[in-house]
Amino acid sequence: MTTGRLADLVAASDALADEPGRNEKVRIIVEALLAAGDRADLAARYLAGDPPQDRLEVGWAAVRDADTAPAEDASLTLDDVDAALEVLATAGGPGSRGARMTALNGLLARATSAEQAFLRHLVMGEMRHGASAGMVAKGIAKAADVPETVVRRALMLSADLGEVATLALTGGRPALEAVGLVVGRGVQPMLASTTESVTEVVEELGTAVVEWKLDGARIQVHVDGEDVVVFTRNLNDITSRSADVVAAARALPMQQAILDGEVLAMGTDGLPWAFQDTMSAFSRDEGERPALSPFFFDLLHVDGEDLIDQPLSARRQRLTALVPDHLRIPSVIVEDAAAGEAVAVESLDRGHEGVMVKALDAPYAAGRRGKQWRKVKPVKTLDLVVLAVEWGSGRRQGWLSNIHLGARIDGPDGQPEFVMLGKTFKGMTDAMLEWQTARFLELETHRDQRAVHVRPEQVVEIALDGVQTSRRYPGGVALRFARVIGYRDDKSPAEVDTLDTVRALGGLPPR
DNA sequence: AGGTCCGCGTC
DNA sequence: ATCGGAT
DNA sequence: ATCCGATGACGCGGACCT
Repeated sequence: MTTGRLADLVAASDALADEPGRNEKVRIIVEALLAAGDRADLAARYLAGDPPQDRLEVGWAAVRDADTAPAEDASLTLDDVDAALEVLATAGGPGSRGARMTALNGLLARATSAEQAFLRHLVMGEMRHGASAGMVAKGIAKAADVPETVVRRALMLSADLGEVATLALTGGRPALEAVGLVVGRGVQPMLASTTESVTEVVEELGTAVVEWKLDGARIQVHVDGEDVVVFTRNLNDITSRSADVVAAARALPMQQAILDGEVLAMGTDGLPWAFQDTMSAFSRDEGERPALSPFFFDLLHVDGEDLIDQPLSARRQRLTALVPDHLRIPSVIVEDAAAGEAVAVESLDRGHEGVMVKALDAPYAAGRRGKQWRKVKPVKTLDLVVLAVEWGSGRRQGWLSNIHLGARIDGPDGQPEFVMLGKTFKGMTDAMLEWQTARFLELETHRDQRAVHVRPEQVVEIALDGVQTSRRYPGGVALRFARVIGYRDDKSPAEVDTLDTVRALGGLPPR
């Protein structure tokens, strides 16, 4: 077996970028995997923009500052790249920034200019060649001549694209089918799609589980006797920062389990902390860290028995039998919309984010964002004014894209002034991008490196999930998940929402 | 000792 | 995280 | 139905700068 050459993978990446068709992209990936020799695992992970090293600690600034003349000839192998990334990942302590720059420059010096471009994307973790883990999974299936469903299943359970690539190409279908649920190894968590109303989903499903949606961090907890491992949604191992969760899990009355849940900080008043405060506690090292409370809502395995293929109704029963009420997220089986809406009202009254609505008969579809689970959160709207706009990149190149949003403060002379609350690029169709590019160039006052600044005249209606306190923005608040609903040509800037209105949305006093 | 920038990870 | 576009 | 890319806000720890 030979080790793959970087140049071949780079050629595949360039071909992917040029090729819009998904079938053809998969074909390119198949060739790249087969050309990678015994490092198909690296080829798969690199194409997906996800090298195996934990944290490279190299980002946009390091890539910007790296400046090395390219090599004339291609010589790098995938193993060479892997070794260099290992150096990046293991550098630490004083002087590590310099060591990392040296290693990065050293790698780039051995790369041709095409390879340099590829490596810059790779270390940033974003290939942007129009194919990622999903396409690579299809490619693995095709390269190994195995049904895609078999690859998907192995991928859900092992969550390691490189391992699955190797298994598929060396062991074929039997090797993939041998991948099972293992207590202690992360499983891709099941995801939810978004819906506007509980009623709509309950009417569609007939019978549904409606469950409070808590605003914390997703956790997957693996229990094996005294051994407990805690993973986040992205399967990062946070066991060492999860003493509270570990303690709660150890006290459960079984030997082995895989639990799905959410962790957050709860106040003594029974209300959940603001998300950013939960995250502060969650991210802090041991010491004066506030307590975090786990709440579970699903059970994937218990004492040797896999439950992921069983319907939610069965998993829910097993969970209820195992986990005491105070460690479970409240949920109700409803048969009609009104009962579902009542659960949502109660959840919001208790300070939570909204509800999840789930199909009772659905198995645990690891890694999928299906219609079996929907999240429902209330949407707020504001009328704001555009203060500046940033040029887009990628498919938005040439368009003014990311808009800076302002709320109104009435100045001492009665003239409105505006304070920035955040930015958004979401919710814009291509037609809107086209329109706003022309519109904001008309309103331009000046520009800097980042943005085109405009006269504050264009009103925009914004949807958001809520507000959060901000140290960055001058009004002391920022918008959470802001997206454009549409431009309001019927409103003048003097009519946009005031800073105090926005602050009140977050329960903050006027200022 | 304190402040800033960066990278990363949560949503 | 959310959203729109493309396949 | 899926997949992808464009980019949002926050907070933390660590390296580096003053």
